[in-house]
Amino acid sequence: MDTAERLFSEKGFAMTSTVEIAKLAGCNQALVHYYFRSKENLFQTIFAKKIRLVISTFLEGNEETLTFEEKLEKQIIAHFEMVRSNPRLPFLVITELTVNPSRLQSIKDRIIDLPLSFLKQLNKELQLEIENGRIRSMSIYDIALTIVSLNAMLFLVSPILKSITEMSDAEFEELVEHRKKEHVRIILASLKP
Amino acid sequence: MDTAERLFSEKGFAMTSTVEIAKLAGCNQALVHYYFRSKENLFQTIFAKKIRLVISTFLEGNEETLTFEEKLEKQIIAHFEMVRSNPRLPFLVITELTVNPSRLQSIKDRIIDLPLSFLKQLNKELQLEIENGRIRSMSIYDIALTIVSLNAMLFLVSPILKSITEMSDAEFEELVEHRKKEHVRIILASLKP
DNA sequence: ATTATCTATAGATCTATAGATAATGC
DNA sequence: ATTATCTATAGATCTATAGATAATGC
Repeated sequence: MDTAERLFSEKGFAMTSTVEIAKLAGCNQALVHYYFRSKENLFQTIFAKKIRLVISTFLEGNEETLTFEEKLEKQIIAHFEMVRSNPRLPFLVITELTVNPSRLQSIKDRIIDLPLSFLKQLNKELQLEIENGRIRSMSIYDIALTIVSLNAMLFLVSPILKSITEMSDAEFEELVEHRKKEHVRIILASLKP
Repeated sequence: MDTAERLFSEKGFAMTSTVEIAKLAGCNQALVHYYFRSKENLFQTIFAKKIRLVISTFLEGNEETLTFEEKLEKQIIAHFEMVRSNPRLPFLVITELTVNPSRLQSIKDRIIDLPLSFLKQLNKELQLEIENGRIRSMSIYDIALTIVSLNAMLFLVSPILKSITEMSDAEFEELVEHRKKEHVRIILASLKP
């Protein structure tokens, strides 16, 4: 499963063969089918696990004593760190859900409710801030889209970025740290009325 | 070529077969190879054309009478509209350059100089603004990454977004218009010292 | 005469399964 | 007795090419 996850994430579903998975996992190609019945089933298993991981990191850490902006900053950083420790995840999600939208259906039905009600709750708090004139008029969905865009895209383009700039791993880590602060800054600044 | 471009953009290189391209283009599969020698060559031809398009839109429109912020706003909108009229382009670029980094090499050698020197020129203007205290300390590469992240990601997630929210095309167009203004707002707000 | 299009097919995958053999657990 | 692993292979692609035939341009 680890090997499959890596290969699917690196090269996508279609470009990865069960032959290759088996070879890198150090076993026979038939074994992959013995445990997972089909390549599609193996993929779905890995994918569902990953999606659950994404959702869970999004939901934790709701100390009530924090202001809206403090909460938001925590969420931005939590999401950033989640993507950082799963840097191939955005690629996997985007490519496979775009190419095969039917995969979305099974996820949608079961998993989407939780984060959606969480966003609704956050949106209530946001609208209160707006009424009190502390934040300009906007929706929590705008903020969520901005967070995901900035965080996910950094790791989506990172292979290309590394290749173009020929930066070292240390330099890339520095960039990542810098962008983390930058993303928080950008989003918090965008709230001002 | 139009058919191939559409299929490659929708399903990626690996998931698209020359059989399918031929069928949808209304010709024989052998013809695809008669004109393009190989599937890889067909892909590269399409890809190079697309990359040239991206670069060209980025470079035009440099009226000297504008302030830095006005120029920036123009660039954000120009990039946004380019992606909007090529909504599958981010997907194509990300997937194919990530999966097959060797493709990047040929582009890198020839095409990257132009936009890079353009960014350097813009960066000079930016540093002047920073020295005068009108903008907080930052690099043009930060701004460029933010612009590309916001604009490209909107269209990268749009198939998923449409499917989850079940919004109509008209509603999606409304969202796109809204986000365009939002992206300009977010980036300009992030400049403030 | 050259260019475009077709049919047919070689050769290389790739997924999935059948069936034999080895390893493990009770 | 059950579970894990292997070899071998069927059947379905898919890319690329060879070679025949049709269409076009001079």
